[in-house]
Amino acid sequence: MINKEEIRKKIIITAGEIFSHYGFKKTTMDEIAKALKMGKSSIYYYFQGKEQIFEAVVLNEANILRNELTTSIKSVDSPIEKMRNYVFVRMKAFEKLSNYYNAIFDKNLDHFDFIETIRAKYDREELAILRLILYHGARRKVFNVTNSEYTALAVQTTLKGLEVPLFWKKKEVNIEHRLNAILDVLFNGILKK
Amino acid sequence: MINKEEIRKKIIITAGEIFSHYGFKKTTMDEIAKALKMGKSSIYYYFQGKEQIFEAVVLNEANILRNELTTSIKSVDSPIEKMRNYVFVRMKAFEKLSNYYNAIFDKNLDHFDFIETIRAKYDREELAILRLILYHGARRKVFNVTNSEYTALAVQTTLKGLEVPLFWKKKEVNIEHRLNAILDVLFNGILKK
DNA sequence: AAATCTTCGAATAAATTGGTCGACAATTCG
DNA sequence: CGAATTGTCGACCAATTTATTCGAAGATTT
Repeated sequence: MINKEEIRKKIIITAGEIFSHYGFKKTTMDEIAKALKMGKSSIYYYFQGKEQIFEAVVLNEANILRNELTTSIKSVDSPIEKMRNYVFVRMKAFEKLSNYYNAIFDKNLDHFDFIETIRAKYDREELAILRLILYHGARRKVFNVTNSEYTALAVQTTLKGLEVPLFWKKKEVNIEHRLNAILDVLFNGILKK
Repeated sequence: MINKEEIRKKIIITAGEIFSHYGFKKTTMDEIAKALKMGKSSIYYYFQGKEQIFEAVVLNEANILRNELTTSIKSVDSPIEKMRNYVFVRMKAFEKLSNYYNAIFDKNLDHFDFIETIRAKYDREELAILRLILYHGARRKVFNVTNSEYTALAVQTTLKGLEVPLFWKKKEVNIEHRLNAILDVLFNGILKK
């Protein structure tokens, strides 16, 4: 029991890289095992199955995003307008990725419906897209989008669901609550706590 | 018989995009068909099989690369040193991608051995890598690598096989011959004419 | 040296996949 | 028109792939 948790972490990282490239379905246990230089069966000592690994990966990624949001928001103690701008960027990224989703699956959803759809279907393929979103969103700074890429309307739509929990609340609501409000909008129903 | 060749082209393009992301093995006919909004069986009206599509894709990509090389080399009618530099960049890209290959398959080949290996094995997985190389090489300008990414030694090695056909020949050898010499080194044995 | 933790090869049941075939729709041609 | 040709596709299949299991055997700890 020297490093069981270490190895679990390693599996999460390695599998995460493969998942993020190939998606859930196209990623095989053989592949993960090979990347880990580990017998395939051994993985089952650390995780119940492929789905559990994937879940751990998504959860891990969500936590990273959560932390980044936390520290980042905390570092902005300036007027609320700044924070609003900050969230703009985040939400724009989400919108971009929902467009990506729409293109792939030939849908036409704004990104809130999009998230809702994923939650409802809970389909593996689409979870893979979610994984992609989280990965790109948290790690690869897809965030940095120029304003010209988005119309004013798109930005409005973007804020539609977010303004309520974030900006309509009283000022004395502390930063943690605001953060949770954002995260609730972003992840509500998708990720287990 | 309005547009049979058109559709073939479309299949090549679409399949190419999928192949370049997922590789040969992970790309399914269903997927290609779906991307084309076409019945899977219909594809077999245009191509004998998956392998033939892949071949057409690689060939198509190679032709693009070939053309780009042709026009690009032709446009440089300046001293030979310039052309040498030009080829540097190309070959560095190849080296980069063979490193990529080494990392994936846990090998340790320079990029000439690497190309030779692919030719020898003619394995589908590895052909997919080749596809990736051609795609990135020709279309996505992976070419633009900074000098710092490569040691002087690497550059030397890079030129190892190329100098002979390209620079040791007499000056009066025309541009077409030089181009073919490069292409022979790059693709010798891999691609059918 | 017993008990527990960890690894893995072999086996398997279920799912996926490339490809086929015949029916049928669309187009061309006489 | 109508028949020949061209093009599309759903249903099906054999072969392969894949996630998962299991028991045996290495390690490590007690």
